[in-house]
Amino acid sequence: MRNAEYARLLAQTAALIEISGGNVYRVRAFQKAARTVEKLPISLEEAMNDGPLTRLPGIGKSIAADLVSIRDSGSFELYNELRQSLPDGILGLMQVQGLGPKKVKALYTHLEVGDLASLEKAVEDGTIAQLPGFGAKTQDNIRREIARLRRQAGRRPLPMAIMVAGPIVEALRAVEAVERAEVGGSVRRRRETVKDVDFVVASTDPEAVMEAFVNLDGVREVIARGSTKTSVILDGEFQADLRVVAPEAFGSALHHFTGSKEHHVELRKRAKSMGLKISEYGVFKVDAPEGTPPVASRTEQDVYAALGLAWIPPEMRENTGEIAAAEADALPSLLSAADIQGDLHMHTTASDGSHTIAQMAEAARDFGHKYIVITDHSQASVVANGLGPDRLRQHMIDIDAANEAIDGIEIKKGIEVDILKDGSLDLPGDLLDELDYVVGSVHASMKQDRQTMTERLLKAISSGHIHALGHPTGRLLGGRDPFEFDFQAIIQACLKHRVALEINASAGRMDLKDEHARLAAQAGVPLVINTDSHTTTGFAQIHFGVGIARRAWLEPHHVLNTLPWDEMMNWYKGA
DNA sequence: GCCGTTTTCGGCCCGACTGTTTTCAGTCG
Repeated sequence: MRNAEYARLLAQTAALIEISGGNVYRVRAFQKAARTVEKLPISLEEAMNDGPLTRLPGIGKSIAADLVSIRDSGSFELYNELRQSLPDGILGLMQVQGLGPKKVKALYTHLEVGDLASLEKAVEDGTIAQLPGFGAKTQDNIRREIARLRRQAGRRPLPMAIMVAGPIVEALRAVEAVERAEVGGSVRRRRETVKDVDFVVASTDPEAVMEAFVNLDGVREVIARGSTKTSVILDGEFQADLRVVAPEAFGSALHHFTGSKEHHVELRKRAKSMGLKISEYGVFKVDAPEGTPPVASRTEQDVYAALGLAWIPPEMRENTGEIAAAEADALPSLLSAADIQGDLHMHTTASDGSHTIAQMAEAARDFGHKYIVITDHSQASVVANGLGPDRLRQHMIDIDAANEAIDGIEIKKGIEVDILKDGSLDLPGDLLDELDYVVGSVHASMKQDRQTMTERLLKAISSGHIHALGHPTGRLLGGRDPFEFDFQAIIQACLKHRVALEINASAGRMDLKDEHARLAAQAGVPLVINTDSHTTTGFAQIHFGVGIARRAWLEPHHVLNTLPWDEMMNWYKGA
């Protein structure tokens, strides 16, 4: 069973306990355990074999036993009891914005509303407005939210959110009353999926900012409007929250609205032990009289310094050890996009790209790259017009010619060779060895079982003919699930055979995930960050890959293509 | 339910907004 399945059961248990009115801290415990399991980079079942699960944060004796029970029977006692006492569809009600556990419970006990369909019927009948604690407005809001849920639900890929957020933050900066405006939230942390977009603004005239905000292009509907906080729905169904604070509180506000929740919970515990408390308005002494100015608030650096910590980059704020690292002054010097010297994975009109070798090379050079590798598809990718040996030979000549003709960038010969069903490569080894750089990728038969897929990848990695494993898990963001394999075994093989793992930065993939990249780097396997560009505009997507790398705590030395070409090749030679 | 160089018991982050209330509960992030 996948980790996501275990996590789902724990998270559902949390929601069911909440609805049945159980202890809120018990709820939180299940939520935290669910997060831990979800973020675990290796399979939970492997972790069980390696030792007691209680070593994982937020998992104690009781939940560890529940997880074993899930493995053995697919479920556990508490979960079964809760499911029997409540209708199946009740968890769906919690998806409706504005409905929490208390309201869901009331709907169920008084109106026998147990799923979205019956909720909708109750709304149309007008019976909801009669319930104590409910009214006409609540009923209207529920009707609107059901409709919105139907149109669009859940988290969506980061690149979509960035496209929506960028123009809005620019528009805010152009507003007269705005001194500073930044995007916060999970967009700033570069989480791979995003539910809503947060904007933080410094201004001495909040009312003017709110007025400008609700009238911006792209703002479709106002959900809530106050003097410091306004929530709207943007085109594309993203919810956006705007917070406006005084300029002297901008740092603490930006920090607050960047999150993550888990990072803040840890920081606040720490603050408490120091006699301090943290809010969006600053870090305050607990025993100071009302109205005393904060100890820190102007910048994020000030906020962290007040807690005895170095400034922590947003991408690391997930409570995965960054606070201890900041305390010990042992934070990594994270990679940035400027460190990337070349792109090792891209396509041209020879296979399924839109531009020629020369066009891609010039665009890459203008983007700032020192070298690129042209890696078109191999013959097995028929729909992508993949290259067989004869066409590849001609392609090699064309690449050399382009390299001669174009100044300011080195153009290297490569291929993205298919790793076939049985783990063999789609082109002869001696031909591959004539190339400068070979990316090996899985493009078909992705539904193989874990064991078969693992053996398939191991065979390719140990072939001696590939330099990097391309888009290692095959997932498409919001589309195709990653395929399953033994990641630890792959790491060990990459280490042994000197194969790098790719962080594929293209907006639709973002593959590897940050947890995996971090694990690989810790084991000593180098990463490469590539865009897999199919057009001249693709190179800018490197930023998405760099975001993943930063979330994985990677420094420049973890990433091969931060090196000049010759130095990079030295690693492959074992030098 | 989890956790612990102040603790194995007693804590567990903090504040804004809405809607339904006549001072606050519920929800959200």
